[in-house]
Amino acid sequence: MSTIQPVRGTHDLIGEEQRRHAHVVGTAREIAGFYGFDEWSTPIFEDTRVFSRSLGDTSDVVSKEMYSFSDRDGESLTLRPEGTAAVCRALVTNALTQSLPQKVFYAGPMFRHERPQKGRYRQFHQIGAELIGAAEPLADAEAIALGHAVLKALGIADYVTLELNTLGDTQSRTAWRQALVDYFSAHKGTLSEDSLARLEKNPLRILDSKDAADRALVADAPMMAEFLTPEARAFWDELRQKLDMFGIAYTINPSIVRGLDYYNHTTFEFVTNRLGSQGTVLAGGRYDGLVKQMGGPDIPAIGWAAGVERLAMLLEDVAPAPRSVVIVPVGSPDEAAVCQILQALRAQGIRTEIGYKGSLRKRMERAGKQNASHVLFLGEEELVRGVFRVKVMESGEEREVSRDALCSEARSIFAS
RNA sequence: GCGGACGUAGCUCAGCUGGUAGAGCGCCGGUUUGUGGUACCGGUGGUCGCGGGUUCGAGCCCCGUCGUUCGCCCCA
Repeated sequence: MSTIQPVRGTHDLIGEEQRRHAHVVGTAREIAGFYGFDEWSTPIFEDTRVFSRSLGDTSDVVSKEMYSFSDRDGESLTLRPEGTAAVCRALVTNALTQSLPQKVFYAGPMFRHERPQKGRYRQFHQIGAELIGAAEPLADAEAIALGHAVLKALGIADYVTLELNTLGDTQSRTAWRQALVDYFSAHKGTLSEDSLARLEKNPLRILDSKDAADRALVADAPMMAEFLTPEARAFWDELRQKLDMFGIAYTINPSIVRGLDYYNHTTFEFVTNRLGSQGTVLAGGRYDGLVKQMGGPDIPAIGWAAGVERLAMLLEDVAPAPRSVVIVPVGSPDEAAVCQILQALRAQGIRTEIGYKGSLRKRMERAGKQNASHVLFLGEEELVRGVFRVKVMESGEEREVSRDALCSEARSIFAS
């Protein structure tokens, strides 16, 4: 019988990989707390409309890349492809539109039916932050500062750069978009095939093209800055001031446009060159139109998300596997005494294990293999005297410790 | 969804112009149940990703398929 393989694009997190993930999520959670963000957990599947509405039904993302299925009642459900839409849904459902702003942190699995690549899986994990209900540039700066702080705490801020752009308000954006369409339409002959399609579907994305000829064209394309309304310009200026005040460095990259129409004003990406073509590590923007688009009131918001897999790959120092104190009986010590000491150590917060079988030699071998910090010998003879031998595995050094000491001050005994 | 590369033991790999699988490491056991890492001895290990085809004969050649990987598309 053949073994069953994991579903394409899914993988198991075990050992060091699990520790890397846990470290990313734990760190982000802690830093988000410093910024006053509370964690929300929303379901990993939703009514399909939560996502189709936020993304727009025409987007081929919806038809091609979502994990959608009918449940037994014929209702269309979707494994969440991202966090923002679900958070907006939860905001409305829980009537939190009445108590703004809401500062939300989330972490968990997401699902997209894509061709897997490095750091890009079908079930993957994201952390994210949403600051909902604040229209001021200070909010954008705070959200970005949080993202930066997370990367810094993970020790990867040094080789990640913040790229920043503005899409302006609706009016600015509409005018710019039209100018881009006009410009690129006049150069249809030199546009790549992909970009010709983008010209119809999403002209802004031509700015992101990797095609050499496209990039040459893009260099002379109309710039957003020329189309900013006075209000949008003021917002953009203030955002950069605030980032300066927060001490966060950035470079302006006019080609960061994000994919979807509900974005406005701020867009940003933290980018690294260490992950091949999948260089974006944490990205977000302002999405003032989204909550309304999902059937809620007109509420401004800004947020970002980051892929845990990619962050985990970038970590340089990984937490070592935890080490145990291993109890090794010698001879045939009283079993009740053995169990009692096991529990006494665990009750004091010491990671304590006991092997289940084997000769003394075998048990020592296993203790070594599992990288035990100490071995606690429970010798038949010593037990009678109320005494145990503790061996420090690294040095091999041994000493005698009384049962009373073990039961009351185990932490200091095993501190070294 | 599209294109390139790759799939031999748990891992890293070898396997000649086609003649029906090998090493190292690991794993398990042993060197008297009072001491691990070293050493020695022994053992477990593979439908060569899967299915078809060519052939007297396929790990090797051909086709398909699944998976991995690099890139494209997309990126919420």
